[in-house]
Amino acid sequence: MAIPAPRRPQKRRPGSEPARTHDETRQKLIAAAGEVFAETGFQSATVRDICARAGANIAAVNYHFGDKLGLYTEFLKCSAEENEGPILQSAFNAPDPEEALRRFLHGMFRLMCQGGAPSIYVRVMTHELAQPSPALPVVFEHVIKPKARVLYGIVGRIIGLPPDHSQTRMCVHSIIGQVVHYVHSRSVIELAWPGFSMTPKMVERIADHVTEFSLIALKGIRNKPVSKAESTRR
Amino acid sequence: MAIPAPRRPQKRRPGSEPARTHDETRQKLIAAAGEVFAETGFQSATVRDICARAGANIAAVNYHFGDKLGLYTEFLKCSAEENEGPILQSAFNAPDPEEALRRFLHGMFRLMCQGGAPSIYVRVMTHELAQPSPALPVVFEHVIKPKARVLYGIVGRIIGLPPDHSQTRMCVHSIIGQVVHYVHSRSVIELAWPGFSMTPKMVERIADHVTEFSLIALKGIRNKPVSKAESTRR
DNA sequence: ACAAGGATCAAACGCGTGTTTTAATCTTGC
DNA sequence: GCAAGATTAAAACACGCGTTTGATCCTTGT
Repeated sequence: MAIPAPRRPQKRRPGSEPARTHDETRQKLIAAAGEVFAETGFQSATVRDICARAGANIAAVNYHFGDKLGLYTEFLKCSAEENEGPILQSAFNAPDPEEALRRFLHGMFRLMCQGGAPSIYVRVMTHELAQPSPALPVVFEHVIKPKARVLYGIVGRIIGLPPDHSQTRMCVHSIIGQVVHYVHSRSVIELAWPGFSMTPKMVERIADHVTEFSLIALKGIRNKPVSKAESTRR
Repeated sequence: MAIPAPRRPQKRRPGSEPARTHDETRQKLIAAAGEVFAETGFQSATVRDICARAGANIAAVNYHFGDKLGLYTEFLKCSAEENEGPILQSAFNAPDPEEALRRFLHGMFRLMCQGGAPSIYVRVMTHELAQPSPALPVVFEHVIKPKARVLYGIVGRIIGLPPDHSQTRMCVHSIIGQVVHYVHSRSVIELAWPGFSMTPKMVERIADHVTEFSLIALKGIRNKPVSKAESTRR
């Protein structure tokens, strides 16, 4: 049994106004959940910790969200909407694919490291990728899929191949890998790179570097003959 | 208290032959531990699960290794030695830095995906990077540091900058990021790339791609003027 | 052959977890 | 004002975890 007897809170009667005070704890719970999930991931996060930070009772999570997983998916849906939209939009409005890639990468890095530390949203995603929870399908549908689709299109246009060509896909993952690496292995990078710290200025430099590094490689690949007999594969 | 009262097993008297049967469970425990740690990481792995797979009693872990963390670090030290050496060696013997990078990357990918699935050793490392355990310093010293040092040297020679230059470091992490991504986010890649699977042939193709992608970028960066006033930075 | 002690085993301890229960409190429509 | 119902609160439940205990095997040196 995944979610045993999720006793949902009863709906308010239509027409009645929501009680500000009570709805407040719901929001506080989601916010606190974000912090805790970002620190330890879904599995290791504890309901007690979340409730303590939210200043709520232990039973509040089960009352408002059914169970721990319900709170987790609720947080994912809420934060995905407000974080994903702008990046894809600015890339979509770019005049050419090179500029689109530039905007996409800068948007990603800015999202990941706004204010010096990786944002809560990104850290939660990192944990989800490293150790998928039962909510992985939700994450994939709402955040991975749209990003992948956009990147496949941009990179395909730069190297002159269709979006679903295997070479396009490998190039996309070469780019994504660079982005993910900086937030995923941040603690190790700091160990291996004395003096490194994710200041806003450094974030911009890294974004510039990844953009340049990737664009050089993509343009080089465009002008090279496709290796072996891969042009027929997908 | 990190390790409360680690009651070490007493040494055999010198001159006595080791009992094959008894030392066998030690090895079985380490092997089973590798499997479990690879699947769920240090924190989520359970001693009961490990002992069950090893066909040993629950108390065996504490008797032979003091505690769960002792078993973990023992596995790390054992598997690091046999996995790290060959890659660095073959890169070291290469005639030029381009060939060194090629050998390094192919060695890494072959290590990561030998036999279709990521190796146990690599999967444990992935979890350790995503969610560091108290054994992180051991990992860093024995596996990260030597690899980073070698890569800094190779890349620095390719782009014509010192190993500790910030641009060298960023290029190294652009390369490492690509490698790590394929094992770290493997489940998501499979979702976003219909028909993808880590066959040995595909591993070779990916290794070829990452090598080509990176070499093009590195050579391009070498021939470009260093951006802005970064040449003085480290 | 036999005591000594290393290695194994079943059982339990103490603790932390997610969840449930039961009662008290607060808000709200009439 | 006052019951009705939504919301909180405190306590306990059932379970799984790492670890410990004490008895019991089994190997081994004498």
